[in-house]
Amino acid sequence: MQNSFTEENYLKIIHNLSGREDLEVSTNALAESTATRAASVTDMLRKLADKGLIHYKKYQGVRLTEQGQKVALKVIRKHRLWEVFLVEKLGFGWDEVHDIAEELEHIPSDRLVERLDAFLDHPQFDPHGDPIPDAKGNMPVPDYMKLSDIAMGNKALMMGVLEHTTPFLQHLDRSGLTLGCEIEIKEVNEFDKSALIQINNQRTLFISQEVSKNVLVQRL
Amino acid sequence: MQNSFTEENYLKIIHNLSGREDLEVSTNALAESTATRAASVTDMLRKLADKGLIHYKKYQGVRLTEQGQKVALKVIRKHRLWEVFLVEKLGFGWDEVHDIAEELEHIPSDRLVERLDAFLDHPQFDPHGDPIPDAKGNMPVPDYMKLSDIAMGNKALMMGVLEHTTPFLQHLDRSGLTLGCEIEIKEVNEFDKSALIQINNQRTLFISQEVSKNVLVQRL
DNA sequence: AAAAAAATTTAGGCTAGTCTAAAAATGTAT
DNA sequence: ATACATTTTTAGACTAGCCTAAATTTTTTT
Ligand SMILES: [Mn+2]
Ligand SMILES: [Mn+2]
Ligand SMILES: [Mn+2]
Ligand SMILES: [Mn+2]
Repeated sequence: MQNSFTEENYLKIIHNLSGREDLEVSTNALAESTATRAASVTDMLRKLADKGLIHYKKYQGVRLTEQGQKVALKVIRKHRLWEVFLVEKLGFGWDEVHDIAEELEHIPSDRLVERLDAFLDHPQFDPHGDPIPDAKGNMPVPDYMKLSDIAMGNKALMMGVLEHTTPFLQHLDRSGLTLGCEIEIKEVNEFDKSALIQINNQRTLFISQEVSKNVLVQRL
Repeated sequence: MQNSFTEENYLKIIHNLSGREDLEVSTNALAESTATRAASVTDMLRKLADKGLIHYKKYQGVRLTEQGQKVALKVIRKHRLWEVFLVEKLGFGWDEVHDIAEELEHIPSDRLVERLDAFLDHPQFDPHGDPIPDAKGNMPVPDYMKLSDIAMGNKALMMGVLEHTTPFLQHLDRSGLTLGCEIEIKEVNEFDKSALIQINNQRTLFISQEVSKNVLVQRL
């Protein structure tokens, strides 16, 4: 049978919290991410377990089943394809599309997703640098580093972000930090890990660790 | 406050059943169109009336208020714009888009609708020939005739359809009846009102009254 | 190993939207 | 005008998804 809007959101969030290592996800973590209370999460976990979408033993945390993984990846695929559509075709900024995609990701037609994918020329990454699962649910797992983990004197390419909130993305825009830009670490301050960086061999800029911890890069 | 998915569907259906003459809509008619029972409709009508979206007095039928009309037209605008997108940009057939648009019409962002409208070059009509309300809620009311009301010997242009179901639209496709085609009534059979027509001065075709009652035309 | 703290589940309850069955209002036909 | 038929509303109940408060289990500290 069909999964509800709410069930899909739970599966997607379990997937995200579970990470590439497929860690167990706690009831409280889910309550926080879904903006509900732990008691409500427990109810939903029982339901998802009954449907065979998660492995769940009381007090033990949850993990997605094969089938739950498939559903989650499909929702993520739709979310990221719609984000590409909104940015590439409708001209939205990367800071404006998350909430809209949060709704569009639940539109159910498979034909729609596949035609949208073709219309967008089968994009590999969404506007935030996140990889887009293919129709079979395969998703490449690029292993980027956090900008905060790059040592002084090194260069790196900006490949993604860990935060998707509007204020953070707008802050990056104002700083001139966009996907693909080249960043050189000129100085790192010991006491607060703030850094002086140079972008595309041009202007230099101070950034806090708050920022550098949420920017994903590939070392050059 | 925000209107729910369900409330929006009720308002849209009331609008459609109410027609250009703004007739009262009965509880039973709504039950049929929403595929629910009359008792459920009564509950919803009380709620919509409380929100000021409909005029409702017990046992008297309903009509939209100014405000309800606005909401309904916005939903219809979104529905029809998404249908244009699906056909023009994604290559769907006109017989495949109704159900998908039925979901997309409830995505709430105003910015999204206006950007979509611009992306599509501000279309005036949807793939079924229905007019698209503008951002202010103005909708032209073209007064087409039913093909069944055109007399023998006359010619007309096909401008729209009254049925939007997949089987009906596919039947039109197979018959070569598409929006914009020229139709000449060659013969009308007295006993069952079936007709012999000629399309674009080329092939001739027999159609039942079932079909001709659901095709909208403009007399030439 | 017992006590305290934290996490989780259970119990009971709420709203939106639906249902069936019964009651009331309206409309129609003698 | 009265009776019958139809339409609509009310009454009471159900599910999904959420809540608070209390009970239980697990984890951490002493
Ligand atoms: Mn979502
Ligand atoms: Mn994204
Ligand atoms: Mn709808
Ligand atoms: Mn249409």
